[in-house]
Amino acid sequence: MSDVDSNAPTDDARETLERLYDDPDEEIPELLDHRADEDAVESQYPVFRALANEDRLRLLDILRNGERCGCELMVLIDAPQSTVATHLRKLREAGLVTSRKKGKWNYYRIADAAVMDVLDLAVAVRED
Amino acid sequence: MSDVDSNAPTDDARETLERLYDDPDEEIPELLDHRADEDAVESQYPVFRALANEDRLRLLDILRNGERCGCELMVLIDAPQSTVATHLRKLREAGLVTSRKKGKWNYYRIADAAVMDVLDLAVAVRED
DNA sequence: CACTCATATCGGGCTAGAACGATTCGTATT
DNA sequence: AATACGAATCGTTCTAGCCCGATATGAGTG
Repeated sequence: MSDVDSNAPTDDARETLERLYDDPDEEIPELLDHRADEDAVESQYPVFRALANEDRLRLLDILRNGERCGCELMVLIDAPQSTVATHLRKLREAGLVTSRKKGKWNYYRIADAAVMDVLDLAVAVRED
Repeated sequence: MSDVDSNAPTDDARETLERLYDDPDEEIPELLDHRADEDAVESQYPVFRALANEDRLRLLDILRNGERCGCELMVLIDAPQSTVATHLRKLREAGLVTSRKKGKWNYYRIADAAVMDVLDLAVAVRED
């Protein structure tokens, strides 16, 4: 299968577009130039996947006030140690938090101010 | 069970905090004042849950260029009609897109500029 | 160097979400 | 009113993610 074929709409979808457009032969190729930017999707997806969990949102909200160690976070969100550790790993892998080891304690903090901006904007979206 | 009891750390968690803090009797109640803001979590969660899907991120990226009808989106992300319709419903329920009916076509657009800001900031987070 | 303890990882049972064909719904169009 | 058609919903199958007890790891301490 060539690139051109793999980009072409299926036959029935094409018929629908031909009914929609005045000049299908010009407008369909023009439409196909406006597909999603895969690079953007690829960088957004891991972030939003990490944010799509209530406990992890709680952890980030707590860390806005400054760094906390794992045992404090465990108490603050009232979850078992293994659960908290897994959430923190996912947040770290997504680049949302960083950690710092001090003795046997591990302190977590928000990685970047952009993280707080994302959280605030999500609230703003709901306030339309 | 009283509110005070339900807020208290379990015994073993409390012992951990007592080893961590110099003055546990003062610092543990202080810690408990810094739990997550449930209202914030409740408004963020539906947004991020809707954003945690590659096809829905593609749809939003496409809609940045302006409104599109369902049949165009179906072609642009190369997915069956029922799949696209379900994604669009979830985006609408999360307040990320709005729709406008014209004849038998349904046109979708991004609900608010804040949505685009969220998408851009997610990219920024990854660029640390 | 054995022991403790905070944290990380593993294992597997469970549930929510994705995918998509089939059907239904609402609006032209004739 | 019968038909066509774009879109929404339903029903089922499949996958990915969550949860958490059990175990491993690794740094401090006696």
